[in-house]
Amino acid sequence: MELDPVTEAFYAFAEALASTLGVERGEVERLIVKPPREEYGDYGFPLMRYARARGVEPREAVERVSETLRERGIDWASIELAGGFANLKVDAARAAGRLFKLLEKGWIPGPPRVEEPQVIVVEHTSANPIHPLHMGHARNSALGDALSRLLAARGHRVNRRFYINDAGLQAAYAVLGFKILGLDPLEAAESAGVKPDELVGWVYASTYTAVEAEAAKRSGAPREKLEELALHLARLEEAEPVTGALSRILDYMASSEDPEAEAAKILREVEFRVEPTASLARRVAEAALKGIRETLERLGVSFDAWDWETDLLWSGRVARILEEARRSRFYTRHKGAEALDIPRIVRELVEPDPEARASIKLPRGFEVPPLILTRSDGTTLYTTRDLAYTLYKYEVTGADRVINVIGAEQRLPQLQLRLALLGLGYRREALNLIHYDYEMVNVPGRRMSSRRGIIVAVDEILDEVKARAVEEVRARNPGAPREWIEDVAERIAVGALRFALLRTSAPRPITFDPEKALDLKENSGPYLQYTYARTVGILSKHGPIDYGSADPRECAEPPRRGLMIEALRLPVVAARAADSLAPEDLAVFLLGLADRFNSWYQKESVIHDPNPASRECKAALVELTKRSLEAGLTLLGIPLTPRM
RNA sequence: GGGCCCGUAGCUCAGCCAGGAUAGAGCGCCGGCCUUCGGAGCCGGAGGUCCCGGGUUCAAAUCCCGGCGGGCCCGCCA
Repeated sequence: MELDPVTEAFYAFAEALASTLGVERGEVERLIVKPPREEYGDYGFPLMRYARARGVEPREAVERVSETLRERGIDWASIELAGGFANLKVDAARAAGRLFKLLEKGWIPGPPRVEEPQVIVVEHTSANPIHPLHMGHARNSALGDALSRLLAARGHRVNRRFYINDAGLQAAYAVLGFKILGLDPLEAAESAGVKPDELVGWVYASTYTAVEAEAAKRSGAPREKLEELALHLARLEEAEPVTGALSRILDYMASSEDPEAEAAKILREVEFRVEPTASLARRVAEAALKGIRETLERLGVSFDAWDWETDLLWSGRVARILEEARRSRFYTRHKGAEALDIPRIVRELVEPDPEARASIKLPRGFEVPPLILTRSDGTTLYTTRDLAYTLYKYEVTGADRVINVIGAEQRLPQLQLRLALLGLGYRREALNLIHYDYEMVNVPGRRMSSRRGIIVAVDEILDEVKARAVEEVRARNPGAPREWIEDVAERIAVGALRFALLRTSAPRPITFDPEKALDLKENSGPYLQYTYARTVGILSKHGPIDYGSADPRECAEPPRRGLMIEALRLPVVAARAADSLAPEDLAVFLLGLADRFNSWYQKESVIHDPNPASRECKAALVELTKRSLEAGLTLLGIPLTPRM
């Protein structure tokens, strides 16, 4: 990929510093910052930190770096020493000349490709196929998809996978419900006129709550507990998609010998593929998945593969890893159950291995508990199956790295998973497995509990934001066709949601206030979409840019220069966001770029400028901004619209 | 009880990992632009004990130790 002059200068600067100081290039690249004030330069490196330690005179280092740049033919950038920093300063006029040629050729900004591309699996979303996607999943999808896009743009071969957890206890409750009701999930959803994932979600919550209520009644639970459950059941009955469904489930539980054992029985039958339960389980998961896929499609999130947990069981892969575990020297019994001795793995394999210690962050003063492999009835646990799944992901893709986008609440099992892999001799797989964890999404005033059927659905939020966007778009485009308004409003809703979920770094919890998401103001996805639409509008009024008459020197004027340099930071920002798995860095950068463009545009007229030398130069800057925003937003999975 | 994560302006968040250049944005608030190359915009202003206390350092929002507050986890759930 061809580099713009600013990015080319950045990498040459980094390389020159690295060789001059004898520091690894990656380290230098990481430490280069945008100076706090524009006068200092366009990129700065804290030289004094190294100059002293390496015994290199700062002045001499700057001299050598400048020399290297000249040798490489980069005559549009210079280095200055100031405040202990080596600052790279781009000559805007010369850089603009080179930039115009690129723009004319149709060049699109983007992160430079890495020299050694990897095969990277990104497993994300992987929602239990028993209810619609909720806001937590939306964050997972937004992160997983943005990471995938960034890594792919960086030149890696990315494989996006959705893991269908259809063999767990939660899924068993949904299956149990459908078995009691004698309904085919998809047919029932269709005839009830509800989205299939909603129907499955209702059946799951009702069955789960009914079991709990019956068990509570029999065990003589306190009155408050019974009342609370009765309240939940009343609410579920009100939302009943199939008439009489709840009372049928309740009656069944009332006459069951042991309600709590019912789901366990289903679980067993699914795991060991006992018909007809196994087939019903598939149909339940497929129905839920149909709804989930629709939501994902709305969000613009796609996958390369959908992996069934039951396939891992039924193909014998889980049994195989279980056998390996049993033969392992770390095999043990924990409270009577089959387990892997994680504390011993830590002592024998992690502590003496510096690389493993660095890769696997162990909590201090806390012993990671043994990993239980099977229940006493012989069925496996989630992490046991995930062991098989992780190896499967490596095996079918030849992956160098596997990234699991999974909520922070699963840190402990994900840590156990990596340690277990290490114990079973899969060191490479363990050390290259990344748990990309993120905190929850809180919605004010709404407590979520999918077990009670109380969820804040992605569809619901999207519809809410879209309804508001429809009004806004209609008001601004009187007489526009209805379908066009709908389409634009949908893009705005998706953009608003995805941006809100990406701009905060993953380890911080998000409070998602639908009221504020509806407020399509600055610092939002729609603000970026609006700025993009603005560039498109200006350019279409201006017509084709005549690069021949544009004077590059006109781009050296302070406000124009700043905009140009800023827009040309995109490649480096995107590369860093990809390498450090931090899409929020790109999101924050795009806001700054939009601010800068809007601010500049307020001051200078583009199409009314009578002087072609400056007019075409300014039009080129609008074109550059448009392409940078387009590239950046696309990397984040935020849809664009030329008009809104 | 223990572990992990978070704590920066009234609110939402950058900066922290890899210590250094006057701590930054946006929202909200106050005052302007109101002759729209797209006002979902622009300009200006007020607003900060960087949770607290120690320590390391020439230099700490950033590193270390001890607290405080919030969230999550410590299940034969996931």
